[in-house]
Amino acid sequence: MGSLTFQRIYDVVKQIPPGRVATYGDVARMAGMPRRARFVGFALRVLPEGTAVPWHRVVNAAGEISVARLDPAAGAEQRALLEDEGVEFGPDGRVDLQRFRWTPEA
DNA sequence: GAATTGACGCGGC
DNA sequence: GGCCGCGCCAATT
Repeated sequence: MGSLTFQRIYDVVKQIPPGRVATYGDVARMAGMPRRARFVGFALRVLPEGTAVPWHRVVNAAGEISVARLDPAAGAEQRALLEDEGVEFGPDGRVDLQRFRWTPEA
């Protein structure tokens, strides 16, 4: 891992507490890259298995699981993990961001 | 070293 | 709430 860019994103994701979710844009902003929301997804995509990064707590601004588009199986897994932590999903399979969106506590 | 890509965000309609 | 299109920028090829 020579890219500090990815490491910084992983560090932020690790700070997301259980039962809470954050959007790609928020993670990017917390990592110090306001306009690099897409990069957050890129970083998680190359994320090797077995890493201590709670990638499942990262969803898009619509509160939906974006990974399901590339890997439906991973999408189902992500949702299962979140529900296990107490995160509720709407009828459309979207997370209730108004209640579970996590923001850095000043 | 240039072109392409992408787990996104947001303003407009 | 939903669909359309532009913008952003590092990593990959």
